[in-house]
Amino acid sequence: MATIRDVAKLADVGIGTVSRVISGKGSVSQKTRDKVNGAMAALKFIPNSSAQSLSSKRFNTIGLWGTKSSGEMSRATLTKIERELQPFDVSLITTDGERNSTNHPNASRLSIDNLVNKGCDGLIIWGSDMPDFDILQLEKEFPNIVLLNNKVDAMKDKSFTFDHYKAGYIAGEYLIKNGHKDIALITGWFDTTDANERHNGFIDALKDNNIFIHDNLIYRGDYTFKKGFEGANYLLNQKPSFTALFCANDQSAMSAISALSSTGIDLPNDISVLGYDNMNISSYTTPPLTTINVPVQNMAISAARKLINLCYGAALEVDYNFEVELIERQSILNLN
Amino acid sequence: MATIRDVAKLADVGIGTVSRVISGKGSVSQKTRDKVNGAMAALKFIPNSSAQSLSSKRFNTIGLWGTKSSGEMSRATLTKIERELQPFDVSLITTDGERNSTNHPNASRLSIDNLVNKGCDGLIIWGSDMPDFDILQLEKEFPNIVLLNNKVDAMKDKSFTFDHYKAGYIAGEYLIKNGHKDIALITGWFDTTDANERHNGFIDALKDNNIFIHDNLIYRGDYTFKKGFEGANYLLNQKPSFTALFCANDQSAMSAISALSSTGIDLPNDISVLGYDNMNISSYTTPPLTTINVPVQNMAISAARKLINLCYGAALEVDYNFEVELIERQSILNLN
DNA sequence: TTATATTATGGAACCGTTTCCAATTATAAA
DNA sequence: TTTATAATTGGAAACGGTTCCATAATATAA
Repeated sequence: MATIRDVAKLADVGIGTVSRVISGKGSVSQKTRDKVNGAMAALKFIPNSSAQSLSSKRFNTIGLWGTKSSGEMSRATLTKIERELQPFDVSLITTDGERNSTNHPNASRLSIDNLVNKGCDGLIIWGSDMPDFDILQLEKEFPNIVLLNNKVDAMKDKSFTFDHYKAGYIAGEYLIKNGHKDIALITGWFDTTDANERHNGFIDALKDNNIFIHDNLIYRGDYTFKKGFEGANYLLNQKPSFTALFCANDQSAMSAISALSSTGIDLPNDISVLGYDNMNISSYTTPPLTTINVPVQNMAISAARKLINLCYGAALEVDYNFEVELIERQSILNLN
Repeated sequence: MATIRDVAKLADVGIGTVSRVISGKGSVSQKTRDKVNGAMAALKFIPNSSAQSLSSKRFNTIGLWGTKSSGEMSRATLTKIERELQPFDVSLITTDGERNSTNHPNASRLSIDNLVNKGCDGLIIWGSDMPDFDILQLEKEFPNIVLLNNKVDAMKDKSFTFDHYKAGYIAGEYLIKNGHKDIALITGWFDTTDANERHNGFIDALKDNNIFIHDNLIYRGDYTFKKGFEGANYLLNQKPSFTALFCANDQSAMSAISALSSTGIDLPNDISVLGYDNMNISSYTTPPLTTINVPVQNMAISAARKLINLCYGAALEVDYNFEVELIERQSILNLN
């Protein structure tokens, strides 16, 4: 491997000069620049990234922290983020972070420290699996962080999320607009603010229209296919029957549809199903799923840009307003 | 940030000693070791990873190269790989690599070089988007590479794949066993050996039973939902009708199902659909999809292990035999 | 007790960059 | 031409580890 000194010697210049042409900072005359570039090409010189990081304290790497339960951490979204980083020659390290638990009250912070110590210039924290307090604490020590699909009030300019309450409300309203009064629910976990807000929004929309969900018709799921399937079967056996089912995400909606169909129920004529997420796949269920489109990818892009601004002093445009939208397909029957 | 010299001073030892307790190599008396550990804790010392890499030439990072079209590069599989690396304190850098094209005849090699120069100890090359020649060339310069879902004969011990021909054959056989004679096809791209082998296996299975697919009943897809949907509609309008449809992956199978159902066709009674991949979601289509389970995740695990062995001289157990399996669900009608 | 092998230790040299400062050269202004 | 200013250049020092060698301390054998 050729080093900067080899290049300097061959080009008959000083190492400082070589460094200057590599980085493009500082002034170098065109003649010298050409000589150096020639030498670099001849030697197939590639700067040693560890040495660069060591002396510049810049890693050209950013970390992404999230846990399995930020399950939408889909490949597609990661790719969006990578695309934003690429022009800056920055790469992405992902981790499968851990959440705090009674056994490991510090797990999330530790798994983050691990990532940071590995050497990254900034951090995207995906989801709300890290307590606000820990986030704030972390930010003090390591300010280059950005929150994706989470919000901390004291960090408004670093939070990229949308109005989960409103999203829930829109969902509720839509069912009512379509004349549904007997409504069932397959929820996700309630361990994040987001999940609670979405739930509250939905319930409030019904409440505002004097509709209340019967306790029997609320099934506690966990966003998985499995629970969606089980949930649908469970709800079918409950006392008050229902005409519409709202699922906390598209995955549970899809498997609920599958469960309902397989018992001979005709969708959407017998039961309407409303999803939440708008996964790629959701246009292709039977019937195609009406759902709430959640702007994760756009949020991811802006979060990445903000982080680039923070870490590398760029001035990329960043968006903070992400609108949720109801995508009408064919899984909801209009009862009116 | 505390350095190794700060620790040495506080513990009143030499820097060599500190380095020895960090790495665990070389001998250090218990008493000294305790002193040093105490000092490290007191100073919250964390070794600087760039400095470590610079002087040891070890990066503790491995790269994953794949292009979009290795589309199954799902988050779940990445997580499996990360899990294998974690115990070795190695992290994963992913790239969205580029394939060669007429405009950029060297694109794949360049995007790999980029990754390698970034500093990684080894490389997983996912999919068959890189020409064999380039792979062999690369291996000469950078031997720590491993192929996932691809095979190069001269690199048997570094190739982790399964018998795509056999997989195709099993699929064909299964349809025949169930009495299907009029068969339609939604293919994927034919730009990889794998895809061709799968296709050939399928066709050969039919041929061996004197069944031939009518040209009109072969639709060229691209593995996407979109093409699956369009393909199904296209095939429906073709002359010879068919009782079974084989799709090159589950995504196209799912959207084909959606297209067929929406025209009032009763699945599987009117038409049977066979998928390929066994995605998580495939149990939850309507009807649940019969498909071929492809052992990507196991392959990924073994590939990661092999790479760890190569890079870090470990001796993890590695598997090379990955069996394909037909998962019977309810999307195929037995005509016998 | 002495000779010998073994374990423990300190620290200089090195890894390959960036950064800074002093020195040189070119350019513009007077 | 002289002086002031700006552009260019070389290279020492620093970044924070690992490695290796010489030396010291300790253990073992004779």
